[in-house]
Amino acid sequence: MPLKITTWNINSVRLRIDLVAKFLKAAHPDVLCLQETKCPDDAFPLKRFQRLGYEHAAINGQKGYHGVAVLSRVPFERFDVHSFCGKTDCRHISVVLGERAGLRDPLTLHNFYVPAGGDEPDPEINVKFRHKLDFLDEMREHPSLRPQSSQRAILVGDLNVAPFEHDVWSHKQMLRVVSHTPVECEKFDLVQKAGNWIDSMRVLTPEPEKLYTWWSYRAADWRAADRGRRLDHIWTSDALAGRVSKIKIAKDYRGAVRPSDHVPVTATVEI
DNA sequence: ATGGTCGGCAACCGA
Repeated sequence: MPLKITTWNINSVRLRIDLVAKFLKAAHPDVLCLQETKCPDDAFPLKRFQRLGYEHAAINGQKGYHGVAVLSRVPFERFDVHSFCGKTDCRHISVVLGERAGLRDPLTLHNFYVPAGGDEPDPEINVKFRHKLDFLDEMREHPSLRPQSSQRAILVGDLNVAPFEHDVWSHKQMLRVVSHTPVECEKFDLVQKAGNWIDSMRVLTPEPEKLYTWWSYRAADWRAADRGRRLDHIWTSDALAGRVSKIKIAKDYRGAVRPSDHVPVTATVEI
């Protein structure tokens, strides 16, 4: 059966709840993973999602910053949150889809919001970049992010790294810009290798085709300049190799009224 | 070479 999973950095779920509703009615994913909800759990618009058919929710939010959530049409067995770098930042939540979702073999879904890392690409003088690099090191070491060869798992989110040459508008001009520096791309690659994760977006659309999921708010005309980056990712464990039949990057949502700077990315997974 | 824009939340921080 096909399972549609969307990841979207929404940059305030409360401000953009109508845009989210529009997307859900149009795209009908089974599971929606949000990042940067910027919403404490007791203020999360759960009822709105329930009315839209997303009755199952796992949320990990805080006031003002960060925050992740999973909204689902199908029930899950449980959810978990991990903290990283000894901080209370809400940057991860995972759910397990199993028998209650009609699956004989369980499937773990991780939703991440990796630190952006600030502006200065030097960990010695920029503690935010140090934090980003440490966060990636901890992801690499984390046992639950190293699925066994038989384990079905999907990792999505705003990973805030555009790892390949054609994940950015200009590789040369981005080499010293946080999100595309060699040191973070190397650590990103090690996270992926440690868990035998498959980059499903690049399986279906190999380099050198450009792929972007984010366009800066600061561009005068984001569409004309098209200086995008691929910051959002959908990885599958080796047990799901070849099972992603489609990836849709909903670029139109960048042109919405009061858009997020990220657009929804949806994978169709045959499970 | 520089500054450009958002959102939260009430002065700036984070992105």
